[in-house]
Amino acid sequence: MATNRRERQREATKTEIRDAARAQLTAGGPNSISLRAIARDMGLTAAALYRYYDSLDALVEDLCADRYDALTTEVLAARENGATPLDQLREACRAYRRWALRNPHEYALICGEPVIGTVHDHVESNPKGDAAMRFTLAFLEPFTAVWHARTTPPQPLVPGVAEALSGPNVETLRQALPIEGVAFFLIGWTRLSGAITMEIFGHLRWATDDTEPLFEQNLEDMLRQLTL
Amino acid sequence: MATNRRERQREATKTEIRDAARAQLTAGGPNSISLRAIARDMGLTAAALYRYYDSLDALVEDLCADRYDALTTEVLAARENGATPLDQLREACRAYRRWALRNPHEYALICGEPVIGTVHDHVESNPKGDAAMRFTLAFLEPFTAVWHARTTPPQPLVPGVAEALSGPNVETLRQALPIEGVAFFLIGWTRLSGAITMEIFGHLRWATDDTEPLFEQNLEDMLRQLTL
DNA sequence: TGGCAAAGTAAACGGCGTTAACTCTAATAA
DNA sequence: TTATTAGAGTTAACGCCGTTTACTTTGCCA
Repeated sequence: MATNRRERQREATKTEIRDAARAQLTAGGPNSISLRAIARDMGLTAAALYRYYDSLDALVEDLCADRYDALTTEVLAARENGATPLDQLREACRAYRRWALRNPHEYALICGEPVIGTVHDHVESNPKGDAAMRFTLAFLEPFTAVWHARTTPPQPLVPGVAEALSGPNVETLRQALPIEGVAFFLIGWTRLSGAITMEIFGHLRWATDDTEPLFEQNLEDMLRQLTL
Repeated sequence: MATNRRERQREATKTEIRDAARAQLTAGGPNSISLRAIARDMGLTAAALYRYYDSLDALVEDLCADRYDALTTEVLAARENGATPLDQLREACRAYRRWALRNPHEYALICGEPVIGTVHDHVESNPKGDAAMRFTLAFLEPFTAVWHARTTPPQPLVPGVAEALSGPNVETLRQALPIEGVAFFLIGWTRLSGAITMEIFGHLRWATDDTEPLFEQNLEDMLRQLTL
């Protein structure tokens, strides 16, 4: 390749920028990431960074997808620690929480406020959304195995759920699970993410300092309900 | 009172500041609240606002507590729409979600990233934390009634939960509920808040646009598990 | 070897939170 | 009633910030 060396250089610089941004994120949270500070750390001008990213927002979004993937990698690795699918699922959930506790600011970046009506035309590439989906799917395989080992039929669905879960992106789930399983999976994912988010964001600190037993209780309740 | 008139003026100005801040919050989210813009809207100088708030952060924190209380008021009102305690609890949960959907940016302010090790010495007054606790307790009364109507004994707790739930602030809960009830209440609250937060922050949009049925399913599952 | 695209710089614009020194005004104390 | 004084507000500045424009340097390729 002719341009290969050039492009490798470019990619290396981009990585250096992301690393500098990550250092600021770890130190002071998402809002304290600053282009000028990154440039200062790297020994160049703020304007130079615009050769690599269109804006601060674009850089932050890239960083967000990057961190999402780091989390996904760790969750996938934790699955190996379980002998049965149920254990794999439990270990994946615990790894998720541990990562969030270890990297609270990165978790805040991942989980915090898009909020807006950013309808995001699904045509354009959406690296953050893709990373979010990859992460969610890291739980799907063991969940599916546990689900199919259920002994009793699931509770009937509330009217409207089946119709709501018919979008193009749930196809991956529908291939692996019946509609009741898809609903359970999404609700469970909401429950897991919600529990961790509440904990990281400090919304449980008024009640207790030692939040781990409560998480374990929550997790076991969830898994018991899943296995019936 | 001699100083009464002065102080009423002062309080009125503070309210006007909060209202201006709230308008910016509604329009562009927590990060777009700006002292200079508030001053511009009110027809005075940014420096003048420092007569009323020590910093932008202090203003935002006050606004946050204020919005928390607005949410609490609405949840308390919704309880009246239920005949039985179970219905009251359901209506309270639905009102919580409706408020969040109607005021997503205000919800982001309430629920978003404190995250940091802001250990918050519990001596100093903490209006936001107090408001958060008042909100949580808005669900306690109907929950307690439903809990006491249970027919079967609760699942045994994971080891360590009882010890973790012994802080000073859980006293209010302990007076109304046995330890298993306290755990269930906190986990349920986590589950409810988590579900709403995930929905508002857009973390379910990859799966479906119509998230209401999923929430209803989640809620009914929760209430069924509570009533056994 | 000349040209050309990429990388980087300098300087400016407007916006931000915050501070310090000042004026004015209205309630209070003599 | 008048002098004092505390509070409200202004002006001007400081040092950050993201972003843009016009410029210079650098190193690859034909």
